[in-house]
Order: sequence, then structure tokens, then C-alpha cells
Amino acid sequence: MDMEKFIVDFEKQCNKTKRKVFSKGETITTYIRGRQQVCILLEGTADLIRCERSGDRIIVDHFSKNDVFGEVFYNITTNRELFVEAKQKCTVLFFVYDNIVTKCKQNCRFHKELVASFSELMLDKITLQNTRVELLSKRSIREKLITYFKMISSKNFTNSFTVPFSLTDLADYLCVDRSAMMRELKMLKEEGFIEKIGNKITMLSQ
Amino acid sequence: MDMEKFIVDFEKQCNKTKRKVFSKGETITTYIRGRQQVCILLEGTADLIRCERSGDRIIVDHFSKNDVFGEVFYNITTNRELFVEAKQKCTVLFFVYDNIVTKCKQNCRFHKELVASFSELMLDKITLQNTRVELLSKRSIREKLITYFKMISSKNFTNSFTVPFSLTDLADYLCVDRSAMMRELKMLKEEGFIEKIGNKITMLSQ
DNA sequence: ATATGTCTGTTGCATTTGCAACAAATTATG
DNA sequence: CATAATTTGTTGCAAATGCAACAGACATAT
Repeated sequence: MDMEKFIVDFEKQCNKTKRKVFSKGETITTYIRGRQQVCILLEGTADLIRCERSGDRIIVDHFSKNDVFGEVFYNITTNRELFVEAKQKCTVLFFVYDNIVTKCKQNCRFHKELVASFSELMLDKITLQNTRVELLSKRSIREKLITYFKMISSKNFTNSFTVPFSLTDLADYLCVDRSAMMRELKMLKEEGFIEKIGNKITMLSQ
Repeated sequence: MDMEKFIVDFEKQCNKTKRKVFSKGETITTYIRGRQQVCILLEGTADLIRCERSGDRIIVDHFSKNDVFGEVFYNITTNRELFVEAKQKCTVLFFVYDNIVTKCKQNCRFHKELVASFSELMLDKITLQNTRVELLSKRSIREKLITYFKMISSKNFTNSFTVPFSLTDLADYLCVDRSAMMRELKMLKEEGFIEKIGNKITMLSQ
């Protein structure tokens, strides 16, 4: 699908969209029950974060160009528990889910395409989410790390890559304790599974 | 959305669907790279299972009436690593993802509805998957159990419920060791957080 | 009714993980 | 450039988890 074209068309046709730019560290949106907002990330990277009462901070999702997020994808129970934070300068398109579904009852060509494109977006999202579940289903930090590294390296077609998180954030993404993760990284290095210079990892010994 | 109507219509209109009945324990499908099969569970319950080389068995997903599954939702790397197993007698509708997207280029009313209905299905799926991620993101067995119990009880509007898994399967669903989970259940009981008779749980002390 | 298999429940022990605290390195910021 | 803030890297120790092994309960099949 041509996401680029879809988004441009969408913005042109639908006067109910809003476009906004955020700088690093800003909160792009907090999730609010009943609002049904949909956001498309046009530029930059951002994280969906949940802060637990326990103090744990979970990176629930990591978004880059063309990713969709917003309340439609969640059962929101508590307002403002979930929020999206810009990791770099971000451009975001906001609209309401209703615009997609409701208007489609009219028979215009545009909205037919819109629904189809949105389906594709969602399919991608489900696929991504499933790899996330796979990651979290691993029972040890070591397995999580190895699985995660394999995912990146197969996506990038190379055994050397830079982790797209800080290591602190990676721990939150894998839902493990940072120092325990560092320890495991050290052991993986010592045992010759990986090379590591800062956030740059090379996988050895397939 | 009226899923019932959607499915009946779909089956009537599209001669490329197949309907099949499975009995308890049978394998409904294994995931095969490139096939793009979509399945809708019309009746019964089934689990999506991954068997790891480590011997761990993960219940990746748990399906009931009207749930969708199939290769479209996954990045399949290894054939037959993922498979869906009937937990009770199941009726399943099979079709190919192509039928949805491709035919939509014709302007028939039916396919427009089909795409819209499918979007709704996917949205539900994403929402469910996100609660699954929330569950797996919890760092201790205790938190996973409590979160899971809260999810069930809020879904059922009651503090007493029967876990829809065997306890063995629940451990696989929460991705933890069974005996460790049993130990934690025992402690939760002793500390007065829950009552427990077999698979029947009552949550005390909100 | 008996045997077979699966599920529940339990426990001791080894391993893994989280926690806390700190130093060094790196990155932002006035 | 200097200072503050964040991130990386490390470690000892306590707590949580996984592993293994077993007994009893329950269900299913012969």
C-alpha cells in the first residue's frame, strides 16, 4: 500500500484532521477514555508509556514513521495512565475514528480507499504487536535479548546494528530490570554470543 | 457491529470460503509462511500455541466465538512452529485474505461492508492483544495473576469466576512456570487476596 | 471396575532476577 | 566551557522464579 499517498489524500479530503509538531521529550497525547482519537506518526519516533503504581515504567510500544496509535486500540480504564512521548522531533496527524467508519456509509471513492488503507495499517499493527507478545513471552532476560536482537538483525539484513533505544529504555521495553539486563549483556559478551560497544551490537555465532 | 449477519452474508456471497468442524484436541491449522489464510472461529474455543526449542510451550493466544486468526496476523519465519488447537468442539470458517482486499476494487456493496466489518474485527483484535501485552509486561507472577483476575472479573462484572483454562494452561498463557504459579496462588490465598476452589477464583479485598 | 493419562498441589534446591547503591562515561543545557 | 542531568556499567545481597520430582485427585477410555 502507498501510505504516503493515503495520508496526503486523507489530509486533503478530510477537514477534521489536525497536524502538529512536537519536540523531543514532549507528550504527544495521553489516552483518555471514550475519546477515540487516532494518531498517525508522520515523522520521528515516539514511545507509548505506562507508569505503574509500583513505579515501574513500561514502554508499551515504540512507534516510528507511519505507525498508528490512539485510544481506539485500547481498553482505557484509567485516564492519563498511558501517554505517548516524542523521542525525537515528531510530526503527528490527529483525527477521530468516527471519520473513517461513519462517513463510509456515503458511497464516496475516497472513504472506501480510506477504510481499505486503514485495514492495512491495522494489519501491520497486529503483526507488530504479535512479535511483541513473542518477545515478552520469553522466560529469561537472555532469551528476550537474543530474540530481540534476532528480530532487529533479520529486519535490517545485518548482524550489526544499533539498538533504537537507550539501554535504559530497552530494559523497559523488554520489561526487565535494567541492571539485570546489563549483567546479562555482559555475560552474552563474555560467552562470545555478541560483541557490544555502547548501543551497537554485533551478533556472532548464529 | 452485527458479526452474526456479517459472517452469514460473507459465507453466502463468497464461494471461496470453507467451513469445517473440529473435535477437542484436533489441530485446526498450522501457520505456513506465505499462505495468508484467515480463519474465523464460529463456535468453540481454541488456543494458538508455540512450541519452543527449549521445550517451553506458550499459549500465544486464546480464541473464542468470532475471534479471527491466521497467517495474516503474523510474521511467519518457521513453518508449523505455530498451530491452533481446539479446546472444545469448534466450527471454523476458512478463507484467504486476498478475497477481502482484492475484490474490493469492484464497487459492490457487499465487499464494502466486508472490509468495514473486517476492520472492526481487527480493531477488536488489536485491543485484545494490547491487554495481553499489558499482562505479559507485569514483572512478577503475583502481578500477572492479579492483573489477569481483575481483567476477567471486570469483563464478567463479578468477583467470582472460573478460569477459562486449566491451571497448567494458565501458566503457559502467563508465560511462567506452573509450580511457581501454584505457589503464588497458594500465597495469595493464604494472604487473603483470593479464595480458590480448583479453577474457581473469588477476588477479595479489591 | 480398572487402568491410563492428565491435572492439581506440594516442596527442596539451584538459578535467575530485582533492588540498591555507586562510579564512570556520556549527553544536554545554560 | 562548565555544570547538571542522564545513561552506562558494576556489584553484593535478598527475593522471586524455575526445575525436578512426587503424591493425590480427577477424568477418560477399555
